[in-house]
Amino acid sequence: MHTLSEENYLKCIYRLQDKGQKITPTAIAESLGNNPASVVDMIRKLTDKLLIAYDKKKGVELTAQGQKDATLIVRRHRLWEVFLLEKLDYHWDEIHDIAEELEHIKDATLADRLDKFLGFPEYDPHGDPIPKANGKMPKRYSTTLADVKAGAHCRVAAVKDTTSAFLQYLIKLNINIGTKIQLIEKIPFDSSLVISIDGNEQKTVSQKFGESLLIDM
Amino acid sequence: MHTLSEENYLKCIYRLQDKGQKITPTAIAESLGNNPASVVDMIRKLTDKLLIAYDKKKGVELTAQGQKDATLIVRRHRLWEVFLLEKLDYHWDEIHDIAEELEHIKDATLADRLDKFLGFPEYDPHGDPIPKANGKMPKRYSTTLADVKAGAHCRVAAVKDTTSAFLQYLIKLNINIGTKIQLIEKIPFDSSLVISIDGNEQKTVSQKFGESLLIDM
DNA sequence: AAATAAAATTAGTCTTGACTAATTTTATTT
DNA sequence: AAATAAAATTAGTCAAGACTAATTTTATTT
Repeated sequence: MHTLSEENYLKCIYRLQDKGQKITPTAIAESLGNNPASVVDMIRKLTDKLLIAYDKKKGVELTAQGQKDATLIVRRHRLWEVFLLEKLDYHWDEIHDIAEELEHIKDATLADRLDKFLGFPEYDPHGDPIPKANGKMPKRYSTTLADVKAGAHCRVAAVKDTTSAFLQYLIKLNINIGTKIQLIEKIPFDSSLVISIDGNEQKTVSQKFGESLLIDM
Repeated sequence: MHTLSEENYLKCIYRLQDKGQKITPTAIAESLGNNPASVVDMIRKLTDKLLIAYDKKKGVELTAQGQKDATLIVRRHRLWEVFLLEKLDYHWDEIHDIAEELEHIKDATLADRLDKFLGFPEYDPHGDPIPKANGKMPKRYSTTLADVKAGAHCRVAAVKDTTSAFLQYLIKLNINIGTKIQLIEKIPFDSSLVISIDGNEQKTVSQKFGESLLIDM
C-alpha cells in the first residue's frame, strides 16, 4: 500500500490531469505547496512503484495502476464528504479538510460499505462526480454560469472552486447544488453577471464568480 | 496537537493504567511492540509536552492534560467502532483496526457530531464504556463469567479480550453483548465451565474463556 | 554482600519526506 | 546565436520516530 504522502501526490497528479496541460514537477510543487526538489524525489519513488511515468517531453503521467489507485482515493474523499454533510450536519465549507484525512483510511471494503450506507450517491456535496467502485465516473459538468447566454435559465450542478471564501459566499447568497439561476444580463464592461437566484430579486456577481459555478441547463 | 505516534503512546499508557501496576518503559514497549529505547525517547517527548510525568519509583503517569487527551482518543475509537458495526455492518472482529486509524482524525466537533448521530451510545460493541464529551465514563463491568457461582444466570456485558481469535470463537458460539448465559457447573479439575447459552444445550468452555467475558448479573 | 540478571538509558544509525543551495538543463528573449 | 531566465536536478541537511549495540542502573539470587 501507499504512504500518506504518496497518496497525496497521486491525487494531486490526478487533479492536474483535468487541466489538459503537461504535468511538470513545478506544477506539482505549486499545487502541493512543496519544493520542486521534493517533488523530483517523489517522482522517482512513484516511478519505481510503477504508479507514474515521467518523460521530460510529456511530463508526468499516471500509469494504469496509478490512475486506478488515484481514482479510489478520490472516491473515498467524495464519499466521506457526503457522509460529513448529510449525516453529521457539517456545512459545505467545513468538510474538505476532514475528508482529506478520512480518505487515507485503509480498508478493503470501507469505501463500498460507506457507498452503500449513503445510498450510492453519484455526486459529492460540491457537485463533483463520485467514481464508482469499478472506476467508472458519472458525467461531469463543464459549462459555467459565465458561458451561458443572457436570459437563460439553469441549475447549479457543481462548484469549480472549493475554497472556503467562495463556499461561504455561496451560503450567503443562498446558493446550493440544485439552486435555479436565471442569467438576466452580462455587463459588457467587465463581464459582470446580473442574475436572479430562485426567482428572487436581481443581484450582480463578478465574472470570476460566474466561472466558478458549473451549471446544468 | 499531537502526532500519530504521540497519540498511540498516550492511549497505550491510558490502557496500562487499568492494570493498576507501575507503568515502566518495558511495559509500554511490550504493549506497543516497540523497542524500549524508542519508548525512552518518547517518554522524554511527552514529558516535555506535560502530558505525562515519569519517576523511576512511580513509573509513568498521565498528567491531568494527558489523561484528558487520552480519554478523548479512546472516546473517538469507541464511537467509530459503534459506527462501523451498526452503520456499515462490519463484524465484531473487523472493527478494531479500522477504528485505530479513524480515532486519529482531527476535528474539534467530529466526535460530538458522531456521538449525536449514533444516538449517544454508552458502550462500544465490545461492551467498553464510551467516555462522554466531558470525560465522564459510564460504569465499567468487572465480574467475569469465571467469578460467578454455579447455577447463576447472567448477561454478557463486555469482552475483556478483543483478539480476533476470541471474538471469532464468540461468533461461533453465538454469543453477543446482551446474550444470557447460565453457569451450570464448574469442573474442579481444571476450572472448566459448563454453560448454557440462551437456554440452549450445555457446552463446556475453558477457565481462560470464562475470565475473558465480563458479565452483568 | 557479591554475582548475576533484568531494566533503563545513551549513543549512534536508518528511513521518510521535507528543506536549501548549487548546478545543470531547457526555454525564451534580444 | 548568444544571453538570459526559468525549470529541473543534484547534493547535502534536518526532524521524527523507529532501530541496534553498548553501557549504566536497579533488582534479584545465591
